[in-house]
Amino acid sequence: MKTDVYAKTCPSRQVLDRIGDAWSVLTVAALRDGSLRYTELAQRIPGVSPKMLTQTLRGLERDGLVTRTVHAVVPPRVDYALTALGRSLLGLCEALTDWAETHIVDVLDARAAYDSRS
Amino acid sequence: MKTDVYAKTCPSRQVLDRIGDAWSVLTVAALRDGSLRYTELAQRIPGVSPKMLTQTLRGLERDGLVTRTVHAVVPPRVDYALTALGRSLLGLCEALTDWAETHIVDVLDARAAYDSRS
DNA sequence: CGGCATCCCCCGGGATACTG
DNA sequence: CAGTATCCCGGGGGATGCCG
Repeated sequence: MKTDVYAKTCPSRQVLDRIGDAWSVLTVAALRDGSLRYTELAQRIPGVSPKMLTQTLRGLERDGLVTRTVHAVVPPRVDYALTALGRSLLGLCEALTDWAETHIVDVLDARAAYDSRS
Repeated sequence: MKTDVYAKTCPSRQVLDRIGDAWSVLTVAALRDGSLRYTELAQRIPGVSPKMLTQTLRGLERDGLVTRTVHAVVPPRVDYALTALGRSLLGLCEALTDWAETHIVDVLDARAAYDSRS
């Protein structure tokens, strides 16, 4: 049972598959201040490979979270920007990072305590 | 460069590793109404294997999000419950599911449009 | 009941090289 | 510049079996 029926029908699960992807979140966060080109995105998301960046952008585009605008010029220019839907998700991403900044210390403390205990 | 320095030092990334895990979110959500036993959790999270449930619970315990209480009785009884930290994360999980329920239709529409186009 | 250990398979995703 | 194509490896995670 690799693809559980319940998991697929659960809306939260659908979103988790998107939100859960770190690259997606980082990409959405990178577009918070406006549209960016492919290369600009690559620079703002350290560690991402071209493959994953493209793959992530396609997924976000497919889900209606970002727009992909191709300019017919040489050299080629492609701009990526958040849609209204993407911006609503951006709020969640910020809530996530807020929680992180607020509680990461507690988590790290808990980890240290747990590791030293066992 | 398998373990990128920037990624590891970024707090949001630390949290994403936890939040990003679907099993973690589902587990936290399952504990929203109070403590549950191992088997009860397994029942409330369809599709999760014993291995992943244990692994997830250990991770959540290590991060100080859940408590693990062993009762010295036969048959053995182990209760899991959210900590204060875990409950603060629960708020985020609910925000996630709220977003999901609100916008999943838009996402599915966008997907259908994208797929029929290409 | 509540695990841990082991085996094993699959694929996510990094590295590299090439193209319109 | 903005990708695609190919190769390849590590580990995530399911299935199974054994313990306290």
